[in-house]
Amino acid sequence: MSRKAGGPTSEESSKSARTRERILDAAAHVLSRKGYAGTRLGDIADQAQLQAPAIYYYFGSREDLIEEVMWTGARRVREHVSETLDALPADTDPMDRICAAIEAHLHIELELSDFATAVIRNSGQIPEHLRTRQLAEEGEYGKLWRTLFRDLDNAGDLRPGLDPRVAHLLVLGAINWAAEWWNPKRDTFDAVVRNAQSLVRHGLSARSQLIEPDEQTGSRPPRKRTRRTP
Amino acid sequence: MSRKAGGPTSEESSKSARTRERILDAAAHVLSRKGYAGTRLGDIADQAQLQAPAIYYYFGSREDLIEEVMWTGARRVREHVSETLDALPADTDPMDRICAAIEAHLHIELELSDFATAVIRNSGQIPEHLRTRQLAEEGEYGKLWRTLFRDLDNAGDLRPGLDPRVAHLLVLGAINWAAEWWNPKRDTFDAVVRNAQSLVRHGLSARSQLIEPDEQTGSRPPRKRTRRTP
DNA sequence: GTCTATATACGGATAGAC
DNA sequence: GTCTATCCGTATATAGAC
Repeated sequence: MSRKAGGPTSEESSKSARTRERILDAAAHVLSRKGYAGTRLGDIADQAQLQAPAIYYYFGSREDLIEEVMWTGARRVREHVSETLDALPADTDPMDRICAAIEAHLHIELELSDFATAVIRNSGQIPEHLRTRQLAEEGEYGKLWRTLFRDLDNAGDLRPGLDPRVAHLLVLGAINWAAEWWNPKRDTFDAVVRNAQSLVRHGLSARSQLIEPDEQTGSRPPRKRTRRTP
Repeated sequence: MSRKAGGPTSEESSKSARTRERILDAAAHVLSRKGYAGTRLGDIADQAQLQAPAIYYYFGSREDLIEEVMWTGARRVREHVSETLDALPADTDPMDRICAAIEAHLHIELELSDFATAVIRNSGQIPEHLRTRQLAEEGEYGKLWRTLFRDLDNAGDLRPGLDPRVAHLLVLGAINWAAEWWNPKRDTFDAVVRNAQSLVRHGLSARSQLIEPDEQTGSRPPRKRTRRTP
């Protein structure tokens, strides 16, 4: 709505640019915890260790600041996952690429960035006019995932009966939701990644056929399973 | 924080009780779309077709009203899924019970209730003191799912390598997140249910082994993989 | 660049008429 | 039971000192 403030916008790291970063980080932190309407400039200022009016030297308005958090969050997720995929050997098979994307997405979501969780938790509540740049990023990110699933399908390894679009949204949901429950004191990050990959790999693959036990062959002892230690 | 207003609280459907329901429904509607901090009594009043101060005849405060929405949402989800499971034949196998729970959860989340989405979207942003009753309900609901997974495990049908707790949270995430993207104009409700059930069934089952293609047996035509378009 | 002081708007809550 | 009028706390944003 309002115009950019006169403050520096470039990406060099002058003192001024670093203060701007501090404010942006603080805004992502507060936004991810309090939600859009609950995000107060006062809380952001506390987190960034300055007074609220100082924010206006760097951002034109509260809305401008929040808009930039959402866009930055969407962009960083896409870039991180995209770069991870680009770094894979050229002959990596489609399912392994999907598993790599799952790990990369979880990594930036759970370990790297308040920006990612700010986006995940607030996309549904933020006014449309603040989401233009974010939506463009998410469109690109959606393309990336559609390509991963299309490649799996083209390789003949997407199980018949699964719709690529719906399946991709369910998978993304499973990992996005991890931000709501993951507690590093209960589960290691690696445990979450391994479970998600295992679930998805077997859930999607056309090679994952359910073996009918037909008659009780008795070949499998009914195990009493002990708790896994991660 | 504040006490209940003197208004009727029982579940009979006098005119008064129905007005109270209308306000509660309106609050769930607004809460699920605007978020906790963004939920205005004025918006709730508009939705319920009365003026804001009238709300205070039925609820002691904005917080009391929101607390009841969250509790009601959590309770309805648990009751709906629980009743669905109870109605299954006693010999239904564990995986089929999980699939039935998935359908029931999706059903109340996507088709029946703003209360469910209000809970899903706001649990992370609402102050703790408004969540006591909701958390108790969710504890019970968690037990229900843990039982489903434990039964699957005890039947020897939870694939080794999956942690029952993590797997159950990933599954619940996949279906909770559907509220963020499902559009009845794009996908039928049944399509979402079928994809989710298929993904989970193959993703969890110990009987779902990946068949290694080792050598190209020629049984599957090697479909051409198209290059990604940026 | 960052602060204190303050103008202005908005939303929850209450008083009291009907 | 539901309304109109209003009080009051809080939040964004601006003015202007340093």
